[in-house]
Amino acid sequence: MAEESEWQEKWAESGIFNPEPDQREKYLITVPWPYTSGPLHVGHGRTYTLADIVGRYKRLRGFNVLFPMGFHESGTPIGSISEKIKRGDEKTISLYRKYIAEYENEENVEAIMNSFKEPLNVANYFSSKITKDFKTLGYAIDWRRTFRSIDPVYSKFVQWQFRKLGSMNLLKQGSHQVLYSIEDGNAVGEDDIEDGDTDKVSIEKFVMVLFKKNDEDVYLAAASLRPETIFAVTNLWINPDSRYVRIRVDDKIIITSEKASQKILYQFENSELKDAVESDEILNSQYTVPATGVKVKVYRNTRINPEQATGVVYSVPGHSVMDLSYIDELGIGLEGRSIINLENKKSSASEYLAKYKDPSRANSEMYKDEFYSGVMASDLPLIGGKSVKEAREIMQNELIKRGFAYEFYETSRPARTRDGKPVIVSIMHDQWFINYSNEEWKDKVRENVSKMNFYPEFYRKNMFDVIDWIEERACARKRGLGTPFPQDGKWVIESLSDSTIYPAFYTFSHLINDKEPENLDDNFFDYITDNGTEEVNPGMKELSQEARKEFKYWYGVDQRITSAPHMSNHLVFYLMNHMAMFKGRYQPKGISIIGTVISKGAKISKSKGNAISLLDVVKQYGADLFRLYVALVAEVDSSLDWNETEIENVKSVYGTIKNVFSLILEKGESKTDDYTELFKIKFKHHLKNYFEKMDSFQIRAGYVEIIHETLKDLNQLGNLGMDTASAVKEIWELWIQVLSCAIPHLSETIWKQMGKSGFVSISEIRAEVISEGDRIRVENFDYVLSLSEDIRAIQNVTKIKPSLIKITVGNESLKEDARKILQGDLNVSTKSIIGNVKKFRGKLNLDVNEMGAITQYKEILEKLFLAGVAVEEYAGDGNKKVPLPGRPVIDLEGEKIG
RNA sequence: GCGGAGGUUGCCGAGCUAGGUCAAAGGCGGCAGACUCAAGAUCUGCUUCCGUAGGGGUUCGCCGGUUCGAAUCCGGCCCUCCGCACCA
Repeated sequence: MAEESEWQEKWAESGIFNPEPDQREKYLITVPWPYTSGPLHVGHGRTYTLADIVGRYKRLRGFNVLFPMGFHESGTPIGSISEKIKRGDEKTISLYRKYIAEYENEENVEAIMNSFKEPLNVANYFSSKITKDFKTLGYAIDWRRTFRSIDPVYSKFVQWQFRKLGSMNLLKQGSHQVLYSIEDGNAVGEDDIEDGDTDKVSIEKFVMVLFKKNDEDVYLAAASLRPETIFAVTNLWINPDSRYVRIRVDDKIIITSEKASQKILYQFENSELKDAVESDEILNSQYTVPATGVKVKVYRNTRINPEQATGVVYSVPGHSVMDLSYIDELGIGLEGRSIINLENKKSSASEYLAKYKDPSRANSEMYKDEFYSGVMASDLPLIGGKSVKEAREIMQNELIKRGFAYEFYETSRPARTRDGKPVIVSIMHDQWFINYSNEEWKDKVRENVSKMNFYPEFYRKNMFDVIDWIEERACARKRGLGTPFPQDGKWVIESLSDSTIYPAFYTFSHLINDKEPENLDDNFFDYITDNGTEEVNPGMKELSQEARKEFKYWYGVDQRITSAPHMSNHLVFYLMNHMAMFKGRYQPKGISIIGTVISKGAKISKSKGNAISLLDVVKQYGADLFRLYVALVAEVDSSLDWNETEIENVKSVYGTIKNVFSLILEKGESKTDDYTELFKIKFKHHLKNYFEKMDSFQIRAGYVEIIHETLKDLNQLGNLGMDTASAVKEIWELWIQVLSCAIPHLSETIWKQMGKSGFVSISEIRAEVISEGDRIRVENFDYVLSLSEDIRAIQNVTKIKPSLIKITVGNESLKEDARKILQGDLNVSTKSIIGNVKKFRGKLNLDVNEMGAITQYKEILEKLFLAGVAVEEYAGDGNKKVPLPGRPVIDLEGEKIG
């Protein structure tokens, strides 16, 4: 697209998208900065393109618009990509070979791949390529202000932020459970886990209950999700084929499977592995059920998975179909006891087994039913009569309080890292958190949320819910790229937490990007963000003042355009941190949530391999076409289906626009008649609607109005044999201005060809006024068109090809009568119309001057039906049908056909 | 389960926050006609059923309710999608 890149170069050279503070009202629009682990796909393209369209629209309407962009490079994924490439992981290498090939000639691919063994090279490579992609799409971005989340100057800003959060007592340290790979020696995220993106692994809380061995101070540790069933334990299970060990936890010796011991050691700070224990030794003793004192035996059960939880299970045949079926299978002959009621009846595992046949299915149905609607038997101590939900909580706390149990965490499913290492739950004992549960803080944010703009509106409610729900949030990790945690150098600031108030940095980044990070102390940032201090390093004085001026002018993000998954993480941090850092000033003003992009009806996901490269699309179709597709095909809050048929349609719309303009370039001369005037008025009307729709963020509706409706009018004009080129000539300037937000490249070309100087991209649009006279003209025209539909309907039913269409319109007295009837006054001169007026009350038109309208646009009807048109006013002769206001009598004279 | 969104005529998708002008926009697909040697593209008309005059019948997930009147309001039910945390 040579023409497109030419304009992109001209925009860059002229610096028209690099705004400075001035007298105009400002508009700051931001999007989430992309994570630079690979090329962008069409989903990114949609969000960023919509932001660009909105930015350009605001500029057109006279705002001083800033649209900045940066790159997110902190976090763990880039590091693990490098790690995998270094290790020779084939899946990753082939994926990245494909990515690189999108940008490079074949012979360069290997060298670049090789450089990816260093994480920074991955980040640098993709951030520079994505920058190019954005330029290729024609985005009006101020590139002077770009920065990356791992830039040293930005790190200074983040550290300032965290020192301030610390001084406000919003940080705390505590223990925290994470998914962890022992072999890798670090925490693992969704991306590190095999199938982690499709089959999510979560952390489940178990209770590890200690059953005291009869003759020793040793405990068998059985983990359960259902501590409330402790009163119905009949026995314990171990797997005789597996090895068991003794572990010291605090001052107790507990027994678990050897496979489980690692989990214990990683979850309990004060723990150590002692020695192996023979299963016979376990089986020979009796054990005491805590809280009840009942003695139970341990049985062999090869179905018990030694890797699951502790490898020891307590058996509750009354409430676990699995336990019941094991007991039957092994012929142990223990009776289950029911201690939970469902609908005032004892819940029974054997009934569930009978109903569902499959024990595992029956078990989960029973679990669900009991959890949501079960009530504990009334004779139980402590939890009698309570709901299962409550009882579970109470029992867990009680058992732990009395030293009979520990909390224990397990993965929701067996999980491995992508290279096959086991994933367990580990506890970090000194994890740093941002304490978002502070109610005072939340209240201030809630207040701002109630004032902000949300599109779609229901996300406001959604955000209130998220604010209610958010508690402590881990904000530091021990690996990955990022800013060192200022309070504790062992940690790196977690990558979502380092990207909360970063849009503020755009306001002055171009002034400090090349400065020595050491000079950017806390005073500096406090000063420029207008945060209370007036003291700055004397050497930085001038710079600080300038930066402060930019911040004060620009800040307060007017619109953040992003996607729904950010609601419960990034966006809530974004709002909370802005409130904490800027004392209620410079707060975000608007959030718009863009729907997802799907492909041929299916969700796009990395694992399916159906991600569509944005670069490929732009190479194939060009920037304007992609932009028009985004604007026109789906409303911003619904999902956008990327498919070839639709883009062909958009292509033809684009072609039509192009043709219309090449036509007026050739021969459009300004001349005005009734019809060009009418077209102009209609266009003004579309323009007004376009403004309204764009202002309420209905981008598609806005462009449908200004493109499809205008083309429709034009088409209509053409069908009536009118000179369309002259009509367009009347409105072309306004039209190209609004089109330029969606298709800026073509628009610039046309702007220039039409002899305009400067760029349409930075032009301002003048508002057009629609007068009363204009309104009546359009009304008359629409009336005649609707009349033509009635004529067509009659023609279809009667099969008469008319040579003469006789129209009899109602007179003043009929109109007066109709008005009276509609008001309920039946005392009128022509009583015969009462029935029809009531019947057709929705279809009458009392305002239009029918005779005038038909006379004015008579030739339209003549052209449409190739017939003569005669119009007369109703004379009052009782024999004929009587017209109603807006519903004249139509008689067709002519040949019957068909 | 909790929270959110949604179920519209062959398909996609408006409308439903202010109930009547909604048989319900627009696009796609289908049919017919014009143009063409022909196809394609383009244009015109039709595309729920009935009807020799602009009309009538039956429709907007299902069942009820409010109302003179409901796709639109209320209640219940069924189904689909999304989020439920330390991950970008």
